[in-house]
Amino acid sequence: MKQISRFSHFGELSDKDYFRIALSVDCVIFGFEDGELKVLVINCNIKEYRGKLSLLGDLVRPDEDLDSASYRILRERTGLGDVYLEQVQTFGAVDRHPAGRVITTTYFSLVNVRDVQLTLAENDLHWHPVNDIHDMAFDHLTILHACHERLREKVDDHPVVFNLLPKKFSLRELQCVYEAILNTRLDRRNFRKKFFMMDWLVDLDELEQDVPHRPGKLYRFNAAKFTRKPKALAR
Amino acid sequence: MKQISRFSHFGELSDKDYFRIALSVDCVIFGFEDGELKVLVINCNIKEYRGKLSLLGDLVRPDEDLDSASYRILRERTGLGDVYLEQVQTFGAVDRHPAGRVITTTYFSLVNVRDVQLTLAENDLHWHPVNDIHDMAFDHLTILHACHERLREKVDDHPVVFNLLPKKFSLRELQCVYEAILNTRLDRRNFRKKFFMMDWLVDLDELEQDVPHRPGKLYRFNAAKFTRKPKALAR
DNA sequence: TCGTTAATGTGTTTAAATTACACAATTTGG
DNA sequence: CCAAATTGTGTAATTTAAACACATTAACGA
Repeated sequence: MKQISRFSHFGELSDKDYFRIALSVDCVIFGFEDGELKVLVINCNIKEYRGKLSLLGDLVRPDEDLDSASYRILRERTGLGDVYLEQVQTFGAVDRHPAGRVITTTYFSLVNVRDVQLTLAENDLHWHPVNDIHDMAFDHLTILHACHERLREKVDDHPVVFNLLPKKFSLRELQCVYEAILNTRLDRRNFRKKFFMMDWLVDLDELEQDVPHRPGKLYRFNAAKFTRKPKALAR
Repeated sequence: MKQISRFSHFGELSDKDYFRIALSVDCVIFGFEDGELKVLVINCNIKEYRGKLSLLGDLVRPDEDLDSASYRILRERTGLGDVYLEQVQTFGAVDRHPAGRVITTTYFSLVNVRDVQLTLAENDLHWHPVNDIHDMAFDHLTILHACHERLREKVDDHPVVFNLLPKKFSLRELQCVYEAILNTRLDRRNFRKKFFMMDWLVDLDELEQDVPHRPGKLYRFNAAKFTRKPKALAR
């Protein structure tokens, strides 16, 4: 490691005092299942919060970029490599971790639940409906809310929800995702109009299977067409 | 300090390896002067970047919240206590600081230039036009751009620009601030209409002084009236 | 096989928001 | 008293968003 003694000019504390802070990354991994927005959580096993739900996180390694650390967590927990990930906020209250000073940078991620292989039940790793969570370990509920809010803002003018769906999806499924994220109902005709106008969807000329009603057409997202800037997608 | 040995369960590295990361805070302190958006900078004096412009930052102290650290920097550098401050993003590339591993959380701040007492010329502390900056020390240019972009988004639906102005201001001054931040021209009549509609401004029944033309009325911002959510203020 | 059920697919009308735009009035300064 | 510069003001045109209904399709069960 490079010499670090040069930090002393920052203040009157000695170098080693500044290296008593640990840095972690916490990931809010969103999925969509059974018409609900869900988040991947485990049961906390540190004594102060035993049994409470906890986000997936880890300390950042000394030779690891912040983004790399969150990709690593995603990969370790879901087996997925190519995921949507966005940094949200860093939480640095002195007392936020009972074991010492840990500052955490939070990310949210959007994955397709059906692509995820949960590493079997380790600490009861599972998908939990976001709207059913009213308590978590540490400040993780605050983090979850911050990430959910950021997601809400994001989907309004960026085509990111496709990351929550399989490659082929119907317009109903797409609309359900928006409704789950925003916790609101949308007008079907206006919704369709908006997406066709954006020209992001490729008609696959296939129909849904195994639905107990008239099947809808299937589409895929064409990322190459993300050129025009949408206004108010999510309304 | 509380025991920290419990961190070991996070991975195979020993505890002390995780405490080789330092955490800093960097503040992008925006001001408005001579019709331009400016930022408070100093000349960097570490050898790798000597002479380049640098943002104001410091290492976070072990017993200090992140937000507290940025308020401290603001207070130390500008003498101001009650400022607008917003966290933007955390930059954690392994090699971003030549002296070792330093992860930095960035904030932007909005202050009234005329309220600031610059601690006389320490390291050439000065206000610099944002649009004239094309090179900075470290990754500070990236940070500046990220904060400027966040400010642009913010002003579109939040009444924060008042923090850049004196208590009493004319509508022209207010519009100039928006134009400086967004680097665009706005229609005067539509701009006025929008702000009167919002009902945020209190007519002080006073006129500008010492302008070489017809003086405009002076207003102040009434924070109590920030109830209705604006749509597209900045257009 | 036929009715019931549940969802798909499709346009138009209305309201709201945004944009474009011009001229008289006021003050300063020469 | 004239020129220069800027304030103050309203309406029409355009664009965007919101509200809304009915015929069609496939599955299911009687």
